[in-house]
Amino acid sequence: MYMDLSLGTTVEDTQEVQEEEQEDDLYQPQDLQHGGGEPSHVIEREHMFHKVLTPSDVGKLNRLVVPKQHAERFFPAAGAGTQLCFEDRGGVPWRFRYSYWGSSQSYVMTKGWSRFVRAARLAAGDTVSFSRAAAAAGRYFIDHRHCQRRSRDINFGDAAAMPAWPMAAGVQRAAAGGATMAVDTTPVPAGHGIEVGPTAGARSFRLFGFNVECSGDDDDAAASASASAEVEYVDGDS
Amino acid sequence: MYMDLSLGTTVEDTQEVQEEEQEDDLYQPQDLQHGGGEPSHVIEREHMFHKVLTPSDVGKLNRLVVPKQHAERFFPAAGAGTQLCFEDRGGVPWRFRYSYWGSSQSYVMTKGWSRFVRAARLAAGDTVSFSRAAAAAGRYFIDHRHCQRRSRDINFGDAAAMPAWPMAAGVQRAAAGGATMAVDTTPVPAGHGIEVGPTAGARSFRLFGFNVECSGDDDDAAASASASAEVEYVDGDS
DNA sequence: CCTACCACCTGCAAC
DNA sequence: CGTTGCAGGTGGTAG
Repeated sequence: MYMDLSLGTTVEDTQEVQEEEQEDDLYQPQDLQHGGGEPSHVIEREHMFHKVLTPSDVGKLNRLVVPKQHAERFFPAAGAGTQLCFEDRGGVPWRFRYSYWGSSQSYVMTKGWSRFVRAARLAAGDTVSFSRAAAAAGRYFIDHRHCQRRSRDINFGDAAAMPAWPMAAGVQRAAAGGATMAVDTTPVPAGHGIEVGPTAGARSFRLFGFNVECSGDDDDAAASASASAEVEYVDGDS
Repeated sequence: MYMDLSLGTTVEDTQEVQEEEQEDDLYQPQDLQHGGGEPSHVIEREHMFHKVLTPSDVGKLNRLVVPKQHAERFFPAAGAGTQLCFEDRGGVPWRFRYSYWGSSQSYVMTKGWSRFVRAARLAAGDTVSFSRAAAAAGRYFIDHRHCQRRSRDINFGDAAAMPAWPMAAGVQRAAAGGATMAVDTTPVPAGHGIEVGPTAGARSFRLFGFNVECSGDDDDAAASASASAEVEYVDGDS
């Protein structure tokens, strides 16, 4: 079972509520830690912000626009082609080039972003959330959630298992102010198969007209125990 | 003589402030003389070339393709994102980024062009002509003429008042050869109304389903003394 | 070839 | 209502 995590909110600093209804559902790693000294599943995290992805964020532009308010608040040291590293729920590090586009006066994640989009099979309407370690400045995490209605997906098993993104309607009042919370990341059963990192080379390929994506970083991994891969039909549309 | 308020330049100037290509801009917004020392309508000009605009030239591509032979003859110093300034018939300066697109092997005016298209309400089939001061190298002028048949336009008076294009058929011979000629720029009568510059901000607005465009830079200004605006119905098509 | 990436550009809606 | 954030583009370049 999963539990919530209050990804909460959004913009405002009104941190009056946090949902502490989370039980400590400790996420079992089956997996190795790539990034820091601690297993990523037990790190106390502070939610920074999240964003519902636009078509452009997941499209051919290969970039994520980071809302300026959040960018300037949480990544103040940017501006000159910084590289930021985010650990996903499996502890896999993802490095994104983070920069400022002066012409449009906006902050973006560019290099590396499209790989994450593909590996996590993100689509418009999905949500990514960014958090950071409460104890270690500069240690960042990224998580994502697929939106409920996705067309033309063939998923093995995860449709039933896919939880609702914990930040639905009522949660919006909560959080952004820096509440510390433990984040559970939809535990992946041990021994589910091979866990591959983002740097393991091409982890997606075509097979009989299907795109086969080896994923070690998202909730579907739990469901793809037989092959540690997820198969999604691609018909040329986005 | 008429007064050119040229309210403008605030928007464009601020947009370009952060660009490194910004050179010192001697041009004073509230001034009468934008480019040089003489009123633009009495400058001796040498016609360079003209072009009948294609749908792409006035569409969302926001660029004007400059025919290569004219580009290489008259703007030989281009290629590296030059900025060229053209004064229109009202003396208003228009700055276009001029560059070479290697992918299509063509010369184009990009940045700034779409603003001119909108302000002059150019459509496919209309003609723009480029000329330069006979005495001062590097001082350029732009003029335009609407074609006869324009659909779905409601113009107040300018259909009858539209003068013949000074460089019609027969002039084309002289043009290519570099003949010098004096071009009258249909001086705007004093007190005709407000003359606005290209950068005066939003000079078009919607009123009762019509797009109303205040124009101070084209022939309609002379004819629209009653309102110094032109109304054109927009039905969602382009 | 193609794809990603980089640094620009613009219209428009929302504030 | 003028400013601006940003969604959605572009050409150029590297590989």
